[in-house]
Amino acid sequence: MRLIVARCEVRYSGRLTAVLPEALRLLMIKSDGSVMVHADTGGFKPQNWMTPPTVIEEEGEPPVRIVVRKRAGASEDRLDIVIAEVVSDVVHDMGEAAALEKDGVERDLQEELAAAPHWCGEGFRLVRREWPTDIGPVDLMCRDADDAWVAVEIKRVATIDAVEQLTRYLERIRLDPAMGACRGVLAAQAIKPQARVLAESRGIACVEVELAVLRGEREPDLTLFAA
Amino acid sequence: MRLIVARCEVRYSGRLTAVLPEALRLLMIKSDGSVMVHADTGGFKPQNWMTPPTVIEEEGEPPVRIVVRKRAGASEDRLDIVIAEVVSDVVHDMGEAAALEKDGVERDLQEELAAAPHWCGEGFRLVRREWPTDIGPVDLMCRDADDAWVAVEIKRVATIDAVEQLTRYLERIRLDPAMGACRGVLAAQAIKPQARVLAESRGIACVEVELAVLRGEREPDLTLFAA
DNA sequence: ACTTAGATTTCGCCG
DNA sequence: CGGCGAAGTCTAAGT
Repeated sequence: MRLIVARCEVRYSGRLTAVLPEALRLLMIKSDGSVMVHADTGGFKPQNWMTPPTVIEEEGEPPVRIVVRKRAGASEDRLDIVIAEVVSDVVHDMGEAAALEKDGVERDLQEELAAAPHWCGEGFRLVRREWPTDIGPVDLMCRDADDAWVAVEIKRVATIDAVEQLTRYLERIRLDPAMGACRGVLAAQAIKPQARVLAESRGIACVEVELAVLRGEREPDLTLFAA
Repeated sequence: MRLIVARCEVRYSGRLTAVLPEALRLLMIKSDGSVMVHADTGGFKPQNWMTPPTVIEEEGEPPVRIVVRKRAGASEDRLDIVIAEVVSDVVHDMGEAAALEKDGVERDLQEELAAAPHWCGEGFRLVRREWPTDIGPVDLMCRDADDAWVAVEIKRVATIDAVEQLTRYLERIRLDPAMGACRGVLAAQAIKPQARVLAESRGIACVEVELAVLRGEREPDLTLFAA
């Protein structure tokens, strides 16, 4: 990884055009070809960047200009860095860093709900995870206490888009006469108010679940008030 | 901006939990409180991070542990960095860097189409930008050559979601008896094939536009074949 | 190669 | 401060 602190001006052209006036910034060049231009503020996001694969050209010693190119379909993405002053320019060999291990993403929520579908509705039994339709798989297909079909869509945060998605699935599923009465349930750690309104207006039930509760790490909030 | 190159292990807990095993990485600490953990690969995205506002605690000299905290609603986001070896630790004062000036985003497309709505359909005249409905504003509301209402949704890249969004708007708009026959037009720099199919199956017209053409920087491709 | 859906999405605007 | 829509979204997975 190469870290250059320099006074520079940056121009991007590609999907849009953008200009950064001359200022002191960090240029981060990773060994995979990524190039990022960071200011000292602005949080997480670089002011400008290019994702791999890239071709990097450099002029001067110390560098006075760095051009990063990328083939993107018919046109070209191009990052043009003009350097007025180099304050620091160092290279660190970092080797391979192990990947991030995450826990708590949607997939984990789906696993827990598949193992205990009663959290989605009383008496629910799992028929199949990733039930296929011709426009994509439904997260869970269950039968309820009356043996009726229920399609469950799982999100970490459910927005109006999740309701649209489940609605599309239900349209397809109900084309099968045997499943013409299939219900829908939206299960999520958090459900946005407008998503809830739209869902209920379409007869789709909403259930908020907590991963920690599903895992039995603690009792439902209900117990906080039980004493 | 502080740049630390160090062998370290990182644990995040908050919206989810995540672990990074010990390896050589770059720790970037911005003066606005942002903290990012970058590996030498993986492109644009840090392996782990925390956005401002944060509280940063540090132990040891050189540092052996850095804890970054954030209040996020009821619970706490926490980034725990345990440092085994510091290879480099430097601070650069970068002052204020000017913001990025972008051109070519959806907003720009909307401005051009508002100024020349005939690109959306023959004889179109603009009635209002950001026409309000109870579920959000429609990009453009126009009248066509026959004085009929037309709602225009503008995207840079139109996917199936754009069709759903315009469909929701049309549902609401048509509740008004005076606009019961309001048509829909999807205008975008690029329209995905599946979005086009869904749109046309719902009677929504599709128009692909080019920003450069709208600005008159060059003639439509048509002229390429006119000679 | 293209499309779809997730993300600790982040970011910005507007109420 | 919360909700919603855009993003050069990026990225991984499936087809």
